[in-house]
Amino acid sequence: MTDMTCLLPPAAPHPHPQAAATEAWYVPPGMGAPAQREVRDLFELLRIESGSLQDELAAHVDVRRVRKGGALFHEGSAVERLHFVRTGTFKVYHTDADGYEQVLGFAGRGGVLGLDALGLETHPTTAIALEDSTVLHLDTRSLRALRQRCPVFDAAMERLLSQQLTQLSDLAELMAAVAAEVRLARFLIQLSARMRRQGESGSRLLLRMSRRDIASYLGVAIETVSRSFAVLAQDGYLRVEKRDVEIVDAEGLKDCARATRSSLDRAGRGAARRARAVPASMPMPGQLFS
Amino acid sequence: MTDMTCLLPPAAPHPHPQAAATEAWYVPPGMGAPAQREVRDLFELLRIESGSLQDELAAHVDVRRVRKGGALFHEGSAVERLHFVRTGTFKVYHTDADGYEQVLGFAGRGGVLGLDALGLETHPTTAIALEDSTVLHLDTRSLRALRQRCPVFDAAMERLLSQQLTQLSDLAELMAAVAAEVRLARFLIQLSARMRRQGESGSRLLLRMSRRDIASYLGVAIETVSRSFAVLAQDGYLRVEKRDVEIVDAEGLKDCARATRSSLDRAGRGAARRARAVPASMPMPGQLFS
DNA sequence: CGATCGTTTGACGGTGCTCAATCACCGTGG
DNA sequence: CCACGGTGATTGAGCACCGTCAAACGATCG
Repeated sequence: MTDMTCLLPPAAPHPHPQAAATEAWYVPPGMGAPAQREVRDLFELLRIESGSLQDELAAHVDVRRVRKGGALFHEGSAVERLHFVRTGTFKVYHTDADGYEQVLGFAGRGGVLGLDALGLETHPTTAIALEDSTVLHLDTRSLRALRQRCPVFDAAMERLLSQQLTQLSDLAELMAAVAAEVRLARFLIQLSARMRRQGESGSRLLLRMSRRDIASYLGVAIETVSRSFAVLAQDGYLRVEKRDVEIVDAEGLKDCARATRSSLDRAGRGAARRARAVPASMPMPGQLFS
Repeated sequence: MTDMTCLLPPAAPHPHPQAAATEAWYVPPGMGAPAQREVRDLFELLRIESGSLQDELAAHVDVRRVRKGGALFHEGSAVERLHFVRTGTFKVYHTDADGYEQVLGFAGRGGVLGLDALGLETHPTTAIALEDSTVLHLDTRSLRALRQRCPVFDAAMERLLSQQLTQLSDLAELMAAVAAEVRLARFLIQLSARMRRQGESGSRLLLRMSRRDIASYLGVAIETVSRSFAVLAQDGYLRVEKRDVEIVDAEGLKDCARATRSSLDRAGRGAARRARAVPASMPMPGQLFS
């Protein structure tokens, strides 16, 4: 119930564009100790300047590929490793008593999966690949050993931990918004911010998750997500075409995201926000004033 | 934005029942190295069997008292220590751009405050005492040193971390519920569960937080909280008198908490749930049919 | 080309937010 | 002892928003 790190990997080339089937994991043949390249990647993900522990890590880190629809781990399964997303995207969700699937976050390149299970024996969440992905993993014993031995690695883990915490509270903040469009706006801003953190522009979002996943994440109905996209597009904040979203007016979107229960009444900003193109039939729905 | 550990301290005797003023912190005179008692307390909180590092900890841990309404730390302030709640209750909240106060959790005895800030330089949240409280704190350098030197302490920290993560996802799960009564039911169950974890019965809840705080935590309007309490009481699940809440029918409450978007329509459980003791006067307000 | 899935759009009804008034409970000061 | 605000909690009335049901559309895959 925790992992939600990055987001859509910018526009990473799919390793297996032809494979769309949704079977379980797929471990490529002849995979064991990772190449130099992967380890260097990990350093970049952890924002550690490639230092002395290069070989140290290489001995412990393993690479795994997961096909679209495959699981990294299931809720209830034993905790054995920590996963770092190298390419691809995952959704993390929790299934509650009556089978409802609550999405708790999305993880893209640089994201960590399994942190929430560290103190536990079994995973409290399930992680599913939204596209063909590759992860680096580290078994928990090695993790402990590395943290013990290498302070800079330990510090990186600490950063990751507080990132996780921050992102979960982002979710709380998101759910706190009353209006559905506001929730969606905040979601898109989160995504954009994480893309920029990964060095991308952040204005062009290629959503890897379905509307259903977004709806679960936002805590609204799937149709409401669709309608909210339409509204934000009509307002001129976005250009939406299925899962290809472009943020046209980032400032406006931020204004929209700022709207809260109390701000709706306080100022007339809500009215300004609502200034959208109307079907030319209604008796002026209020976009003139303000 | 993270801390939300325990909850209401069972019914702990107030250290300063006469002091109701809400000024800032209050450091009692002549407080420095804590007494044996406090350190033993900390061990209990961390669920570490009192071992060899007793003296070790005593050298680093400090005690502080906070008056009702006082702050342990403010959003934006520098991160210097980790706080363990020994007595009392805190609310942790994040203030967003337009000043709206989003409560992210409550911490009671055994709770940890400041974990979310570990990897950061400044606190992302504010922690306010809901009653006169005492905390044990540990500066971050000592924390690191202790973790490095003492594996059992490190393991305890890991447990705490994943607890934090779990509790934040509890919040997400809570917000995911559509119906306000369901949110409230889940909230009360969380509270009850944490009380039982502290060795209390869990059926009698003395809420330390205001309706406003609950409303913010649940992401609903304050009036809705009030109405939801009334509904749950009418249903025979609770006995409510202001902040004194007794869970009468724990099983029924759990049933209510299980209700989700999809379960309302799927089965007729919703109808069963709604079978409440009605005042024998009303013509049956629409909840008879599912 | 038909089937399934994901997405969009429309219509309708209910839940909860807003605005208000009222009440209970304080601590204060007359 | 009792008015006096102040705060917190409750309750009522009205209305907008969103969840549900339904249908149509497009895309992908067999």
